[in-house]
Amino acid sequence: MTSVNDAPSQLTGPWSDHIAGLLGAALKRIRSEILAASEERFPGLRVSHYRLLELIPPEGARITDLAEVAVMTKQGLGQHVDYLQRLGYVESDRLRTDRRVRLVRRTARGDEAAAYSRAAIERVEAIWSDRLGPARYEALRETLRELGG
Amino acid sequence: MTSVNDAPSQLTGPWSDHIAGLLGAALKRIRSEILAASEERFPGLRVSHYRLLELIPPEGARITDLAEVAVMTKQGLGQHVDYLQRLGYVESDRLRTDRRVRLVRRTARGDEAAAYSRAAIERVEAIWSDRLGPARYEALRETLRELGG
DNA sequence: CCCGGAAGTAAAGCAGCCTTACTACTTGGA
DNA sequence: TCCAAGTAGTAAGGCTGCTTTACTTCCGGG
Repeated sequence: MTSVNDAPSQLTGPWSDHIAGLLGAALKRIRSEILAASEERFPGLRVSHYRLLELIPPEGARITDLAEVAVMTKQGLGQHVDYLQRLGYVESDRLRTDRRVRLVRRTARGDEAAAYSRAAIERVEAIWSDRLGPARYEALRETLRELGG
Repeated sequence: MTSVNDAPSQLTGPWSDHIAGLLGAALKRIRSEILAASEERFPGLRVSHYRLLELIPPEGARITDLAEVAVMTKQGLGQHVDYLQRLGYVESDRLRTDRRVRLVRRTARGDEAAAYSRAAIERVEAIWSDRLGPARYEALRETLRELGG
């Protein structure tokens, strides 16, 4: 669905002073907030796992669909699912109507984790909104949204 | 100099619709622009290499200092330097005054590559500035700068 | 019943880091 | 002058988070 090889690279540290650096720094702030209490509360989860957990709808989803939404290969996504299942954050069963399909669902623990990461992000948003004022913060979001479209 | 473990995770694909996703999408745009003609013009270079090349001042720099600026370990940075040296984008010599120190400099080819990536980023900035208008684009930059501070 | 395509898995590989454990070299004293 | 302590860098190995290639299993249409 998406181009080959938009993969790796960290882009974490400062990148001179262009926007790349500014955007990266903002992103890093969010990652840090999620990671802060993560290991203690949800052992084994890394940022990518929270992201995946958030992508799983309450009714569950198939690997293939999740892979498309997450913009990665089925194999890569399958690895994450296996890992999360081992740790008890998701569970999965083959569909009775089509036994090729594995329906992946969050467990209760997975729900908690998803809620946790969402809350962490909202915490950062609150801080930013407070610092800039709601109007400017909303303007930032709107601007970024336009750049994406 | 920086906290342990702000390392991995892609954060590349969409992250529901919060800012994390918006910021990530913008960053991805920049990476794509750099990568677009990269393999053809500067074989072997990936985004992280362009970033490193830009960090090297004209007079050269030591591994240790580069590592600090890039917010990574000396070993990690050293690997990049070795790689770039093998491909001819940088060169290095031990200092005569302190032979522990390896001074890393860009070659002419390395200068070209750094200029190329800078131009790619400026191209994206131009597109964005055009789409939003200069005032709003500058507001975006200013806002992001404030969030970082 | 067979064949093509879809869902998923297995194996291996690579980028981009990190940690731990060095070696080589310099510098500041006793 | 010599040595201990500290600094610059290297070596080896590990791990995440992906990828590609090559299957297997299973469904559905003819």
